[in-house]
Amino acid sequence: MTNVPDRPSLDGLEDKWSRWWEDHGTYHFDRSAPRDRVFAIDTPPPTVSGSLHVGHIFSYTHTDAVARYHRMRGDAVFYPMGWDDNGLPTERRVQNYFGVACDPHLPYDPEFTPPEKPGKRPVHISRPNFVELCLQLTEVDEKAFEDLFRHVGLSVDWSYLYATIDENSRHTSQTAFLHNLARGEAYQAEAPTIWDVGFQTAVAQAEIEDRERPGAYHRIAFERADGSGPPVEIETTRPVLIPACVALVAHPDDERYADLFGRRVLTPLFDVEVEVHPHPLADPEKGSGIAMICTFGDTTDVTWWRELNLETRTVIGRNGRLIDVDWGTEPWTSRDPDKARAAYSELAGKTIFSAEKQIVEMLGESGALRGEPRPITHPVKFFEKGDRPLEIVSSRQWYIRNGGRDEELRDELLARGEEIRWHPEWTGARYRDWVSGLNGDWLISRQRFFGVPFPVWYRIDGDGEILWDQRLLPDESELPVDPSTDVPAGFSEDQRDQPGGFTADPDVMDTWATSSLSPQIAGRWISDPDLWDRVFPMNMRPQSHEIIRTWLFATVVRSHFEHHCLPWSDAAISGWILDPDRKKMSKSKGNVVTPMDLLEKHGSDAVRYWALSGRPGVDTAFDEGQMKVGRRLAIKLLNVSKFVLNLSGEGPATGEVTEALDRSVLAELAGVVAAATEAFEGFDYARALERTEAFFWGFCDNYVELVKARAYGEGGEEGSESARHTLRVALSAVQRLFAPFLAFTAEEVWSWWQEGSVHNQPWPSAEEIAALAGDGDPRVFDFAASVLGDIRRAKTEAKRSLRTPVRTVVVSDFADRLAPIRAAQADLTRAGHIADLQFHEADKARVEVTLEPED
RNA sequence: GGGCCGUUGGCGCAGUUGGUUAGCGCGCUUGCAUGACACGCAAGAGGUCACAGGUUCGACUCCUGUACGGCCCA
Repeated sequence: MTNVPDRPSLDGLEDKWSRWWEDHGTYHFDRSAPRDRVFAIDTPPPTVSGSLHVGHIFSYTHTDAVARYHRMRGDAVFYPMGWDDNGLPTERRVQNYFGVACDPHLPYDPEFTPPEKPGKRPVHISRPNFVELCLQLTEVDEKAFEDLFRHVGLSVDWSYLYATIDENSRHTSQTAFLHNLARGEAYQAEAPTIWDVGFQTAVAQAEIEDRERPGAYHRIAFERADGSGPPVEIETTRPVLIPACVALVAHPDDERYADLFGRRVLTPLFDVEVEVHPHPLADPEKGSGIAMICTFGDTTDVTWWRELNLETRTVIGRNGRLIDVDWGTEPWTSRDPDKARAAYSELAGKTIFSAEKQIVEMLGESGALRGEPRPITHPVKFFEKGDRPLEIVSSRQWYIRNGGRDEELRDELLARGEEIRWHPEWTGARYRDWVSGLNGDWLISRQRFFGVPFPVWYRIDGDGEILWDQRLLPDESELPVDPSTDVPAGFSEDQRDQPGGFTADPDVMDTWATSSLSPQIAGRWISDPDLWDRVFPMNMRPQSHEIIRTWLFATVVRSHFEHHCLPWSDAAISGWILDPDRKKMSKSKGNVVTPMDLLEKHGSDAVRYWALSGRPGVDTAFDEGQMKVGRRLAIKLLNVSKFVLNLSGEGPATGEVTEALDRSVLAELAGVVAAATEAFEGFDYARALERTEAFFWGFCDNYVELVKARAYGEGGEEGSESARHTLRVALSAVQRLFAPFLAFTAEEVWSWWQEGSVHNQPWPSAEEIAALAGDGDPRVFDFAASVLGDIRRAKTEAKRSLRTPVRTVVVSDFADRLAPIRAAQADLTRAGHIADLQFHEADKARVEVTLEPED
C-alpha cells in the first residue's frame, strides 16, 4: 500500500518521528535477548552543568549510527543515556544561583528553602540540603540535553536513563569502593597532595595542566653554617618558600658544588641549618644549578623529600595563606628563633602573593637578595578547572591503586589496553603512553560536597582524637549512606563528633570515581543481576581522545579489579569539532554555535550528515556547507522515493530481473552493501556513508534516467517489469542503507510503502541482492552511464536542452568493452533520445554525437 | 623535550594490501523548464598529491629525514 505525498518535505519530520518512535518503543532494549545477541553501548554521560554545544551532536551521532546499524543487524541494542551531574561545575553554579554555601557539619534541615534572591553573604546549609539544590538545578539542564538528543534523533532507550548522583549510582559507587577497600585496592594515606587553593580540594594527576605564567628568578645567598667560604647563591622563582626550605640540591656531577655536598648552610631570614645534597634531578642548566628543596614547591620537591628522607616544614595552608608556626620547636629549628619568629610574623596569615612581595622586600633589606629579580616565563601547574596555581600540601586522602606505584599492576593494565580493539587503531597509543608514565596512585577523594560520599566513619577516642585507622563501615545492604547524616551501627546520633563517639569521613569521591563505573551503573550491576548478565562486558565505549587517560583508563581499572575483564571489547574514539580556523571550538573563544539553532536551520538529518562525514577519531571542521549537502541528499531521497514508488506502482516487490542493465546495477549495489557492512563492522560509519552516497547519486542521475522510459512501458511488458522490480529492490536497500544516517528521512520514505519502522528492518543483504543480480556485470551500468554522459556533454556544449533529439551516436571502443555497452543499447537510445545508435570496434575509445539541428 | 595525528585544485575531504589519464562535494563559470527533484538538472575550468632523499619496473600510497599545523604528555 503506497501513500506518497504530492509534495514531500523535510519540515516537521523531527517532531513527527520522534513522537512515533517514543509511542511505538522503536528503540526499546529487548531484555529477553540472549547474551550473544546483545550489543551494549557504554554511553558517555555528558556533564550537564556545561552548556550545550555542537560537540554534543557530533560524537553522539557517531555512536547513534553504529547503534542503528547493529539494531538492523538484529542485535538487541542496549543504548542507555546518563547525565554526569556530579561534581564541581554543578557546585559552583548552585552556590552562585542560590547564594548558598555547603557546611557538611550542619544537620539536614527538611524545611529549608533557598532565598528568593542570593544575598550578600551565602547561607550555610548541610550537605543533604546542598545536594537537593544541585539536583533541582541539574534537572532543568538535563531536560535541555534530553530535548537536544531526541531532536537529533539519538536512538537511545530513555527508560535506562541514569545520573551519576542518583541513588543507583551512589549505591554502585559505594559498593565498588567497599570492595576495593576490602581487597586492598583502595587505601587512605597522609601524603603530599596536589591542592587547589581556590576550590580547597585535592586534585588528581590526570586533572592537572601546565600554563605559561610570568615569574622571576631571585638570586639568594645562603651563608655557610660553619662560616667558612663564600655564601652559596641559589636561584628560585618562589622565595616565599624559604621558611619551608629543608635542603639544597645540585647535580652529583656538577663540579661547582662538589665540595658543598654533605655540608650545611643557613637559610636567610630564618637561620635554619639545611644540608646540601647531590641528586640527579637537579638541573645544572637551570638558574645557578643549585636549588632549594622546600616542602613543597612542586612535584620534584616531593621526589627529593621522599628520596633524600628530608624533614617537613609546611608553610602554605589549604586556604592559600601562610599558616602560623612556632619557631624554636620541632621541626621549626632555628639558630636564632627570635629572628625567625620576627621575620615570619611579617608573613603569617598573608596570601601567597602578598607574602611573596613581603619576603622579597625583607631579603633585599637583609642583603640576601643578590641583584634584581630576573623575569622569566615558565610553565606553572594548574587544576584544569581552577584559576590559581596549584600548591602541594600534606593531607589525608583516599587512593585507588592504578599501577602508578606497582609495576605488576601496571603491566596488567597495559595488557588490558592491548586487549581493547581501538578505533581508529592508533588511539591505543594514548592509553599506553599514559599508563606507562604514571607515577602515583589515583587520588579519588575531594574536599567537596556534591558527590558520592565515602561510606566511612571513624571512632573518636576518649580525648576527642579521631582514630583514622579505626574505620566503621556500613553493611552493603545499608547502601547508599551519607555518613554526615547516617549513623554507624552501634552508635547514636548524639555521639557524632563526641569523645568516645564517631565522626564521618568528610570527603566525597571525585566524579571520575563514579563515572568510571558507568557500565555497572547503566547495566544495573547491583539492582538487576539479570540485566547485568545480558549486557556486561559491553561491546562499545564511544568517547573522545582527551579523556582516554581519565575516563577510559579509570573504567578499565575498576572493571579489572571487580570483574577481572575488560569493561567492553571496542573503544570508538571520536575527534573534536574545530572552528573554520582549525582551532578547537570553545566557549571562551566565542565561536560556539547553539546546536538547537543548527538543527532547526538545516534539519536534523542535514546536521547528522555533517557529523557522520567526520571520520572516526579525526578532528573535523565545523562546516555548514556540509550540512547543506546533507539536506540536499535528504531531499533527493524524498524525491527519488516518490518517483520510484509512483512509477513502479503498488504491490509486492517480486519478479524477475531480466535486463542486463538492471542486473548490472544490482550487482553494483550488492558490492556497496557488502562494503558498507564491512565498514560498519569496523565502526567506520563515515566510510559506510560515503559508499552508500556515491552509489545513490549514480543511481539517481544515471540508472533512473536510463530506465525511466522502459519502466513506463516503452519496450514491452517484460522489460518494464524488470525495471520496476529493480527500482523497488534498490530503493528498499538504499532507504535501509541510509537509515543509520538520515534517520528521519529514511523513516519518512519507508513509511510511504512499508509497515513498521525502517530502523527495525533487517539490514540489506548483499547475498540476496547478488542472487537477484545473477550474472549481472557491473560494467554494463558503468559504461552506459559514461556514454550517457558523453551525450549530455554534447548537448550542453551545444547549449541545447537535454531533451534535444540526437540524430546519431557512434560509439567506438575495444571489442571487450563494446559488448557490455551494447547490452544497454535500448535503454541508452531512449534515455538519450537517439535516432540512430551505432557501435564500432576500434583501438581507441570515442563517442561521436550528432544532434538534430535546431528547428 | 617525548608521543600521536595531519599536510591532496580557493575551501572541506576521499583515495582499503604500491599498478594506466589522482577522485568527491562546496564555491566559481556556462548552459538547461528533461515524464521525481529550481532546496533542481547538465557540463566546464581548476591539482608537479608540503619538501628532500631512498626502496621499486612503477610511489599520493612503503622507508628515512626536514618544514609547517594541531592535540596530548613532560
